[in-house]
Amino acid sequence: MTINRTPADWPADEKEALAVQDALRGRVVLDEAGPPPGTGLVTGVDVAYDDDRDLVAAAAVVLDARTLDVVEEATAVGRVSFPYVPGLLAFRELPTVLAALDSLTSGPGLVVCDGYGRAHPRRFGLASHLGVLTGLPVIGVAKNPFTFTYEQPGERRGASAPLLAGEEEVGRALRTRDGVKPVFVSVGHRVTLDNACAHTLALTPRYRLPETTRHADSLCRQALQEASA
DNA sequence: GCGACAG
DNA sequence: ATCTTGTCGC
Repeated sequence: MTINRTPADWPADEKEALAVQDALRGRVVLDEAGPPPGTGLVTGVDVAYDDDRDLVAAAAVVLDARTLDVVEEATAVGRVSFPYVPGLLAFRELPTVLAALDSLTSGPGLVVCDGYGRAHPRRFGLASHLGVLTGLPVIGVAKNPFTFTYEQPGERRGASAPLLAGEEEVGRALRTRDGVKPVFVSVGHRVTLDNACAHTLALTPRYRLPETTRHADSLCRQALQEASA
């Protein structure tokens, strides 16, 4: 585990945060397919908060993409560096996530985060931002459609429908379990949308949410508990 | 202007 | 995100 501090150059308010997104948005790479599903490593990242104690805990859990066995875990604890503002989630989550990723000994491979990448008001969500800062292939798998619209995909696992910002497909509503609410997949960095969906299906043999997310979620909550006590 | 709004 | 246990069902 590591203790992190908010970077000195981190934006202090919403206006600065918007300027950062504007400056970095052009660095997103969208024309690489990304690693093939089921091979190499896949890393899930997630964050938990204790706003009262001003604490944030992040976890990074590395899985073998073929077996979905846990290969390595890392956590980091820090101070909350930004309020929750829809569209600016990255500034709240990334400092601690980056600290957790830094303390991994293995390369993360593909990174899966909670939330969005291209499906974002300025096409630069959490997953895009993490990708640009690390250079790693990143995808976003969210539990809610945010402000976007979609038609219900077919009832069977694997069915999908475009996630739309007006006419533009910014992601996909993907059914990972028969008859269960879809998840919302979008591209972060260096992965195509088709491949991001294939990865998401490879990571959901049993539950609605990816194994990466499930592991990271429980680990960051645990780290937060231990940090409070 | 008001409401909605990833985590 | 977070407040929060057991319980019904496949």
